[in-house]
Amino acid sequence: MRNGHTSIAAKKQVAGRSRVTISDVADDLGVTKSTVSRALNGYPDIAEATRLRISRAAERLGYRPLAHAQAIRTGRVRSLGLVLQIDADDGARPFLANFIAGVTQAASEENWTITIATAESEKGVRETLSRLVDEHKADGFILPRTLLRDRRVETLRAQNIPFIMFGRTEDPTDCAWYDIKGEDAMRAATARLISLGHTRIAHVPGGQEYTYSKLRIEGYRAGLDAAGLVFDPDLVGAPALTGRDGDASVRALLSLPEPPTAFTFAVDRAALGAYRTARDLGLRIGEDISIIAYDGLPEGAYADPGLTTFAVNSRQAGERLARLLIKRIRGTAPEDLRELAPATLVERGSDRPPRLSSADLALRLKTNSLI
Amino acid sequence: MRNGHTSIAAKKQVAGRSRVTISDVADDLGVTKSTVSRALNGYPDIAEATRLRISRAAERLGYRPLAHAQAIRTGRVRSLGLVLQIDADDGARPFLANFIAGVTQAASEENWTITIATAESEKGVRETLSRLVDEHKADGFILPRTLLRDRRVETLRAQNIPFIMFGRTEDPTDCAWYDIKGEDAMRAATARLISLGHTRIAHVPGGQEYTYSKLRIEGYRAGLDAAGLVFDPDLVGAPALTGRDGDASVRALLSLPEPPTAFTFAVDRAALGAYRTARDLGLRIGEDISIIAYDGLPEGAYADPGLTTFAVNSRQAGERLARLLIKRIRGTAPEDLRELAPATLVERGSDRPPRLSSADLALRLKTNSLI
DNA sequence: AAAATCCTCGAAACCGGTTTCGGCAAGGGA
DNA sequence: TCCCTTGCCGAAACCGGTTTCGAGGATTTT
Repeated sequence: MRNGHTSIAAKKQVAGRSRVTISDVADDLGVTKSTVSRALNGYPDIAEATRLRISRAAERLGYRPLAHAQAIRTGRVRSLGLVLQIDADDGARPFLANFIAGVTQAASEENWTITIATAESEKGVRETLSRLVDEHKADGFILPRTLLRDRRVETLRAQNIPFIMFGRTEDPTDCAWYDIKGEDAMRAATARLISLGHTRIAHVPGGQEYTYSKLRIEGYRAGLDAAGLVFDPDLVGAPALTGRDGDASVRALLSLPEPPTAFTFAVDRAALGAYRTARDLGLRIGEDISIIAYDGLPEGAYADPGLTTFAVNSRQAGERLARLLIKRIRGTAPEDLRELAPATLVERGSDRPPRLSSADLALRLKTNSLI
Repeated sequence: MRNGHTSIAAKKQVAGRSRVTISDVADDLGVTKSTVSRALNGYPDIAEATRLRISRAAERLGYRPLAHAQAIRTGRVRSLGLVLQIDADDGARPFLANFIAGVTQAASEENWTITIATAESEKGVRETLSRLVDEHKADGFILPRTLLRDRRVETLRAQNIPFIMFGRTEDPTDCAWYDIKGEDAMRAATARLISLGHTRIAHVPGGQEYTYSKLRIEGYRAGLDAAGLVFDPDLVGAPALTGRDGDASVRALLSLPEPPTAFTFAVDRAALGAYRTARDLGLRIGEDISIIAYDGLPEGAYADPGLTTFAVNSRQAGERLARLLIKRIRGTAPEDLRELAPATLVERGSDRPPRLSSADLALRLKTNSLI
């Protein structure tokens, strides 16, 4: 009997024709599909014996519920949304692969998937986000690169759509987040340079609109404070996210009357720009000037000398973000979904004790420029 | 009258309560939802005037059909699948962001989305692929990094699931693809080194199981043939995908009795390993030995001297792949969906005329090793 | 022993769409 | 004028699930 029924389902599958549906499972056992559905979804009004028979049959027949068929009734598509902003100069994101790997790993353990979209501008991101929301392509969203005042957050919050931020924001109301303690990293970087003997230490911040940028400046400042050094606003350079801007920012800082002998950078890419500055000005990194940055880009290992930096574990970040978001979607309050993780120091060769004092460095620069 | 109806729909929306459905549109106009559906989907049995009224009303009410609700009847979820293999040593894929940007751009122009998953092994990729197929999370798949004999292809082909390869494969039956002409690039690289005056030119291939690897070796060989140089199997090094392996492969080649003065690499990462070799052996790249690679990684620009390489436009690749796959899903025959694009040379400093002959280089290496 | 309660499951409605089928009215041909 | 098309749309079934409701039998309570 059971075999007779089974062969029908089997035939369906072999024919490549339509899939095994919930009705096939129901027919195979002689129950109704409503019973199968409730059994598989853990409703309490199904006898344990029945539940067992059903789940075994489902397994045997290879039944897989169709997420989008479930979604039409439940409103859940079991998918996490991720909208990336990819500008021309920022296309290279080496961590992205790891980040995505983390997200998808966590997601697929719960049998969720992730829906990705991209846009080129901030406005484009919001529009894309709206489209995904309208078409309900995802049950919730991961928001990377959060701004101090983030309009994505405002939109989603207003529509009551679950989301989690990778980063923090100014107004944390109803926000869940995961973030790396960039402020701690910058404090540690500054402390480290001080312990190496530097006293004129600059900071090249990231984009002002980003929350992390503000936090990292605060960390830098905290590092100075802890050592009793006074914070000099002149030593906070122009914001830089790219090599080109980093180069410019460093040049400006070096042309101060009392130039810094060490630099902290909010982002690696800006720090890599300093290598060009150094080459052009005849300085040697790790000797004439020291630098410590943040991100952990692989490029940093290829620079000469290698870039000392605080690396973030993007894979772990993706994983945690996915898990937190799923919890959020399932109803946990956002206040209970906030996590911070540390960045880890990768020591390479770009930070060493100063060979020149600030004054000597200034002199040296003047001399070099005359050649 | 119309306003009366409209306000009901509007109220639904304002309340944040359920969305605007096809029935709302139908009610607003006093027609049935079947008419609305057919009007919006271009069925021929709807009067032009009616179609216009309906599409205007849909627009006005902000109606967006739910892709997953449509899917349950049509079997199309309007999503492209992408399963990435992310191994530990290969996590850094700088092109990934651009690639994804290309895919999503093309996809969203047609109002499709992309569903991404990752796995860590070849087997894991196939399992993940199966899961996505079983749950019908995507209507078709993009297969990156194709192998000469690719089991993903065999599976999908057998189940008659639309797919497109990024790369080619041994048995092209029923396969659509987009690929970069790596063979042409390697031929050009070899020809370029020959025209600079090199005569002992090595090639460090990629993973043997990959199709591109075989093609690039062929290109290298074609470059030699074109100049009348004989192909020496000893000058094809050990396969290398990472810096470490590239380093080892180059060392072995340099220890030949007649070492090569120039190297072509199937992949940039292996070529970057040669910088370490050179440093260790006291050689100067671009002077004592020349190298040309392939991929266009941004790291290459930070190496000293910069790595000359053939760059692939990953964004364009993603875009084309998405468009071709959508066509495939809509029914175009795979034979009509095959495209090749060229890689473009990025000239930096790693390839120059030889300063030493092969014999002199051998001598020099022996001397250096004695120090 | 009768009544109330509990456990378990079937029946049917429902989710938001698509698609088939048939009917009605207008138009064309004989 | 009558019949046959044709054009256009409504009615209803359908897709693959979930969820509500209620009925029947078994158990427990009184």
